[in-house]
Amino acid sequence: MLTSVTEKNLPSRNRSVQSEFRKRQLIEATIDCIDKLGLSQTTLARIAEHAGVSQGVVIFHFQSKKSLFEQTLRHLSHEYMQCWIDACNNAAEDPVSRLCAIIRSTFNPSICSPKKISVWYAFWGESRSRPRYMEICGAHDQAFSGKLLSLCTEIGATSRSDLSAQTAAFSIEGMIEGLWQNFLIGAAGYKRVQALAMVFELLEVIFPDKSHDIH
Amino acid sequence: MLTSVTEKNLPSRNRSVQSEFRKRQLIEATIDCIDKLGLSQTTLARIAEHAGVSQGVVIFHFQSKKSLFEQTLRHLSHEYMQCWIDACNNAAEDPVSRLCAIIRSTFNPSICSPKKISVWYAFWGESRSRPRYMEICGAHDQAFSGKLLSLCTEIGATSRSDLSAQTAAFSIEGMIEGLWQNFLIGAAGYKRVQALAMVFELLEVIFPDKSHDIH
DNA sequence: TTTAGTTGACTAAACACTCATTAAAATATA
DNA sequence: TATATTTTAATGAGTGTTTAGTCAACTAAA
Repeated sequence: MLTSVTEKNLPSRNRSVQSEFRKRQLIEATIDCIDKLGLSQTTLARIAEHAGVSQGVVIFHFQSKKSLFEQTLRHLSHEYMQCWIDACNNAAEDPVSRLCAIIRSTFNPSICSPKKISVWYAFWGESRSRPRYMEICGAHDQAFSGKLLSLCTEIGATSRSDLSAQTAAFSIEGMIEGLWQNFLIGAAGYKRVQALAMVFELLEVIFPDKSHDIH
Repeated sequence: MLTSVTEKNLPSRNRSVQSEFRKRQLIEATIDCIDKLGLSQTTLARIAEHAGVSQGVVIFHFQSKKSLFEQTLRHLSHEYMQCWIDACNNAAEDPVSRLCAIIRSTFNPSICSPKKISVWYAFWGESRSRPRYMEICGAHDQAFSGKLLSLCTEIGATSRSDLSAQTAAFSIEGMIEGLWQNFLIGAAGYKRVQALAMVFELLEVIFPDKSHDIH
């Protein structure tokens, strides 16, 4: 009886694979719970229930609620970072293509969904009281800002842009964040395409002589 | 003994003034607690302790924790709205002056402090699970976006801007939000001036022939 | 046989909210 | 004006519930 449940839920009889799978499953349940209930109503019992396992498993794999939350944030942060780094590496080598690829990646459904954004905001809202949260996403944030700035600097060097590279980078990053926030309110899926189009429209104004390269 | 405490804390012996003062004091204590402890660690006991009153007073004035939190968010929302509406009304009548005044107001220390931003994020992070939160700041948000859009439309009509009014408005709003988020990480006060300068720099690129009016 | 993983009942602490009680301001009465 | 009564504000100990984390017992992989 219990065996059948285990066989249904777990993809493998291999111990380390099993363990990784459970951890991931619990992190995803945590994300779902924070989205649906908010950080303050997210309890270990509810996470366990949502994942379809007993309460004890959560503590067994993560030792404490604090640690589970930190690893959940780390997961989100890593997922986001991986997404834009991959996009950048897969793009053509010129800075305009890379910048466009990165921007496009930030509107990828796996990153930019109301659920994920809601969880990001929840963690940001507690980051002042939990410096660890700040540390975890601070590193990612710096890497992202730094990449945008270096690309804008590169593009600016061969462009007649009226904007400093710093301001250009901040404008782009800011607009992405602003559009993200809108996803928290508005729902519809087609909005992602609209949002992307608006960032590209801004990009054409920032780097007017590169407008034919923006795609 | 108790009399002296009462006389120290309350500004008036008038009942309705007294009551309003307490409510405001408790809302401010709530903001401080959410900032310092996060939403999930903010309890009625801690709010009361921070305000220097007993736990019972909080329930007496607000009936429930839920209601206290909603009124706290309403207070923040109202304060923000009042700030940009006043700025707009006090500015010269032309749309460029008004847009600049509104932008400047969003970097007002009373609005744009790490404490306030931290609390905003905390509420946004729970807004999906509490539709009431969404309602409370949704109305404000729409008013703000709407005002930016109408000003950008007005300016665009007499300007050779390459950007649609919608995208211009989103760019400005997005950049403000992005810079706000940076205040959560970075601390220094001088950054507010820098941030403002960057938005104005963007504004000059969006409306190039209005650049001499931007101040 | 040992070890990793899982269970669910259990515990101590923390929680939102109640309530009997007191103090003082507002109002009614003499 | 002086005094009695009602209403509003505040207290803090108490209540039932919820919570994170423990633990002894059990299952299955190594």
